Formats: sequence, C-alpha cells, structure tokens
Amino acid sequence: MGRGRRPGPRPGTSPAATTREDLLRAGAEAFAERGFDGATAERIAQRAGATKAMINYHFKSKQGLYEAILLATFTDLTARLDAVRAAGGTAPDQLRAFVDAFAEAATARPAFPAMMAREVLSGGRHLPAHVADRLFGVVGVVRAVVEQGVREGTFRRVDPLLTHLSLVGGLLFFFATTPFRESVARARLGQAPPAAAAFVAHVKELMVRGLAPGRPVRGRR
Amino acid sequence: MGRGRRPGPRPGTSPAATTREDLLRAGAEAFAERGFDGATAERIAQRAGATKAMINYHFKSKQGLYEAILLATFTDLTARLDAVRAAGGTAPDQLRAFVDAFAEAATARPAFPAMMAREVLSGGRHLPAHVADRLFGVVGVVRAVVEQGVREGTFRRVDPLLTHLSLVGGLLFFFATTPFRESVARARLGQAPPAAAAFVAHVKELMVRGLAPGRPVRGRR
DNA sequence: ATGGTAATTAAACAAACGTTTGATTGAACC
DNA sequence: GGTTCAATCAAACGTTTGTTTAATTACCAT
Repeated sequence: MGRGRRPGPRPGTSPAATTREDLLRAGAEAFAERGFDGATAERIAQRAGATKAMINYHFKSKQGLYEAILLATFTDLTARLDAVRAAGGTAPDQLRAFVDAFAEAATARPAFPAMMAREVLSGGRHLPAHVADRLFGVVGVVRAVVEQGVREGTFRRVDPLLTHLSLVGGLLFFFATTPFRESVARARLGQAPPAAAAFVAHVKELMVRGLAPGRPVRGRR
Repeated sequence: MGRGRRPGPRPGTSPAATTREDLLRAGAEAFAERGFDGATAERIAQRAGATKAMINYHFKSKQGLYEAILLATFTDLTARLDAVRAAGGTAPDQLRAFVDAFAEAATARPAFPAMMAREVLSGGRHLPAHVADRLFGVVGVVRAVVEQGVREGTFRRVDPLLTHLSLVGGLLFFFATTPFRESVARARLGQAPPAAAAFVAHVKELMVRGLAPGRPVRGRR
C-alpha cells in the first residue's frame, strides 16, 4: 500500500525544477479565478501536482508566489507595449498596434487581465513597488501616443489619462471576463461568445474614429 | 469597569433596526474594497459598530449579506437604466443618458462598480440567479439602444454586444478604480485625480463620435 | 405588573487557512 | 562507496475564519 508519493526530488527532472513553473502556472490560474484571498495554497498546489509546502519552499510564502507571478506578467506586458511605442508610426497606427499587443499579451498569459483588474480594484494592496512601476508604464505609453496624436493633428484635443482609462478599461474588462461570457454563452444562450479578434477590431475602430479630429457631433450635448 | 455593551436591543431605536442597515453599508464598503473572500465578517461587523453574530442573525450568513447587498445594488442600477430606455429619444441621446445614469448609480452607491466588476471577474460565482438576471438587463439596454441607432441611421453598423463591452467596461473600470487613482494621485504626484464628470463627458463624446456613421478613417487598417 | 418577543452580546466551536518541521529520497561529487 | 545537498512529502502547528449557542436586555401588548 502506501498511496501518495514518498519524499525526495522528482526522478529524472534534471533540467531545472518543473515544480516551480507548475506552481507559477497553477497560481496564475487560481489567482485570476478567485483573487488572492480566494485562492488557497492547498488548491494551487493540487492544481500544480505538488504539495502546499512547495509554495513556501520555492517562493517563501503565498504572497511571494503572487508577486513572482505579477512581476513576470507585467514585465511581459510592458515589454510588448514599449515595443509598440518604439516602432513609431502615426498615432492612430500606434494605437491600433497597442490594442493588438494588449490582446497578444492576454492570449499569451490568460491570467494577466484578471489579475491586473483585481489588483487595481484592491487599490494595489498586494502590489510591491517595483511591480506597480510597470503598471504605471502602461499609462505612460497611452499618454505618449495620445499626446503625439494631438501634436500631429491625427487626434482631437483629448485628455490622455481619460483616454487611457476608457481604452484600457474596455480591453481589461473584455479579456478578464472571457471565462464568464463563455459560461454564460453555454448556459443561457446556445450562442457562441464573441471572439477576441472581433472585439479587438471593434475597439480599434471605435477609438480611432472617436479620437479623430473634425466636426463635432450634431444633437444635444 | 465592564467595558463592552451588555446584550439586549439597542435602546430608543424604534424606527426599524439600524443595525441591519449599518451592516449593509459596512458590508458594501468592505466587499468592494477586498472582495467576498477578503472581507471578513469580523471587520464588517466592526465597521458597522456591531458584532459578527449580527450578520448571521440578520442575514443568515456572510453569503446572505453579500446577496442582499448585490440585489439592492443591481435593482437600483437597472431601475435607472430602464428609465433611460423608457424616456426615449434618439440613440445618441439615450446613450448619453445611459452614461449619466451609470455615473449617478456609482455616485449613489459607491460600492457598486467594484462589486459588479469583481462578480463578473469571478464568473458570477457568488451571484444568485435572480441577481444575475438584473446584470443581463444592463446588456439588454445597451443592445436596444445600439440597435435603435443602427436602425435610425445615427450609428454605424456595429455589434451591440461588443459595444456594450467597451462602453460598460470603460465605465466600470473608471468608477471601480477611483479609490486606487486617488491614493496614487496623493502618493505619487501631488496632482488631483480626474473628476468623474470629466470622464463622463469624455466617454459620451468618444462613444457618440466613435459610433457615428460616415466616412471610414484614413490610414492603414 | 407580567409575559413574550426581538435584538443583542460574549463565548465556544469546528473547519480551514498559511506556515513550519522533520523525515526521506535521488542525484552529483569526490 | 560514502557524503552532501537540494527537493519533496506528510504531519503538526498556531491562527483565523464563519457560524452557533446561551445568556441578557429593552420594548410592547395585555
């Protein structure tokens, strides 16, 4: 008998511990679904095929695991967004590229939108300073693009921060609630939920048109 | 000596228990700030000036308190939004009124945006069916307005659901993260955070312009 | 006056939580 | 072949959690 593994390193796993990475992956999923408080160490470990003691061994604490995930996630995101800015082009083009990059980041790391949304919702309570910096970097990119657009005349005179909030808010909301929409679509309507690509195209068009200079809209203000 | 009240009803509180309402208020704040799992019964009770046993007495369980808050909140919101639809007018006007109503609901019940955002983020895990219905009512209002706009020619042919996601996502994100922006504004920059009114005006203009029919935007697609 | 009811408290409770500990194993190194 | 070391597990630990219980009080109707 004696079900359950006996202690000791996993046999034949020479190329760097996979347990650590399994915990990062499982933790990201769990934190995205339930939030920091709702995701228990036990469940994260189970999902990773390990024991919860491994969290403390590899990351010192549950909070340590959380921070490691956030750092990796935001580093990936800001790298993509900075690349958009560096690639140059007109402001509308950069804005479109921004939306694409955001969507690619959400696809590469499905947990990122929910974790980011939860973090700002909680007032950044679990955010260490150096991770918060990356978050503000996102604001900086949008601001730079909008200011460029206003300067070159491709955008009307809009507030960069307000533009950031409406743009990133919409993107974050869409990608963070994808699981919800999928379950609703299955349960309520037989209908399939909208694809990410359709939303991306929609947001690009909406923003570029909405920011374009020119005749004010008719009708009551 | 003998600190700590002795048991028994609160004296002189004839007009309906205020404890119940205190718990609703304190619970809304706590759930908005920390989420369902992060908000502890002890802290909610403290904030309400009561003991945690009162939660179970008045609402059966912590979950019961949560549901009571959600129901009241969403009922208020959908009432406002339905009124917008009922008032009629052109689609752009209704859309502007929608944004106003949303903002008023967020002002009247500051906890609502964060609670709603957290709920959809969690896939509606804590949502009882009759409360979920109200949530879908919001989608219905936006859909109706957009479809009317397309019909009457004031909007281009856009997907109502995608429009809903970008509009409500932006609004929710803004109002749900107001505390975060305020703390950041205080700590990082000496600058004041943008006022709600400014954001509301921004979103109205952005959406109405972005949805307006007419010449497609120049530049690469 | 008296009895009943609803509201409240402090304390007790079991379950669940994150963390720590100690034993155990496989592999690398000499 | 023995030693060392990092990785792993099961179990135990102390704390915190939401809930229940029993006692206590104020108000109201009779």
